[in-house]
Amino acid sequence: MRNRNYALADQLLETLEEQGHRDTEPRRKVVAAIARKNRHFTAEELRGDLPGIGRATVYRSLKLLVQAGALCRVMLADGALHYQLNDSAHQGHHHHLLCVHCGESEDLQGCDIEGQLHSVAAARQFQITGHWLEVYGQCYDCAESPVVPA
Amino acid sequence: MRNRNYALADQLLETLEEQGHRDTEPRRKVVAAIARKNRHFTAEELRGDLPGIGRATVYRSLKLLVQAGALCRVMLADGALHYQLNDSAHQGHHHHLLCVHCGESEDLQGCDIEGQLHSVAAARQFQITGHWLEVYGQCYDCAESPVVPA
DNA sequence: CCGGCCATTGATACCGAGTATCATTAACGG
DNA sequence: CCGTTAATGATACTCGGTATCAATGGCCGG
Repeated sequence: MRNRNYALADQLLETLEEQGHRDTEPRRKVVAAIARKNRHFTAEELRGDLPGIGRATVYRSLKLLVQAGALCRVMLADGALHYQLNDSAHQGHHHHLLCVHCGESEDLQGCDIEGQLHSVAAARQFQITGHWLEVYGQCYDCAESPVVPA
Repeated sequence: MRNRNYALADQLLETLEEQGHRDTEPRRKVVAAIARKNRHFTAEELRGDLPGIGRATVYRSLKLLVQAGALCRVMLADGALHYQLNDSAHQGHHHHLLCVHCGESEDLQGCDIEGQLHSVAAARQFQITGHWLEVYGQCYDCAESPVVPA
């Protein structure tokens, strides 16, 4: 775990260096904090984990990592924007199945939405260049054992 | 045109009254300004059209109209949230084809995304309750006559 | 190993899109 | 016409993010 996180942090840092960004102390701390997250998180949550680091630095790092494809932005059902690590298998374009109960998200590939959109759009001579999709619902675990209110 | 806008404004007001909301002067001005828009707009743009009206009132009216289904929220490719009048034919759930050049948006129904999502999700025992989709691209007009940079 | 260039930092202020509060006002039903 | 109650608008606050800019410190070339 520790090791995996260290490795992940190093990998993130390396990704940034490949894009021509410097290896700085604050940046190391930011990626280390991100590597420790096992769920999507908000910018402010992350900032809470990094008391010594300036607000702007945290936001700048997030932006760089999103641009580099290492993080993706996830829109929750309530409109809150979260960030989530892309595991290396899902770096490309993909969507999320977001559980509105436990907050877990599963990656969704193998979904032919693009093809379908293109055919619908072709009929209107509209050229699709991109799209944004989030899917909300209940994951298996939450459907099986719903949270009993106190 | 004038007439259509007046009629539209009245219709919006009526929708609000049906929901049990009062017919007030500020509210009339807000819906009139919305009826004058022929494109999606931001809350602040709308507020710019309504100098005498309080900020909170504008936002409250927007919220009520979204709840009533008369307006929908549209997420642009750059992440900006806009509001758009639902014409009466498209009150229900639908998506948008957004032109990133001219900003026009076409409504998109007749698209079987739900069905497809359900089958993909069923394989993972995930119960879908909702989704959010925006499609970005170039409309016919913009593809035909691209804006020539100076 | 050192010096300098320039990316980066962090403090601060600002912005956009809302929401909370609350005293005042005005709609509308009886 | 009057009382109830919804609505208003001023103000302050939140949250997520960007602009500015002087100070710092990585890193590259000599």
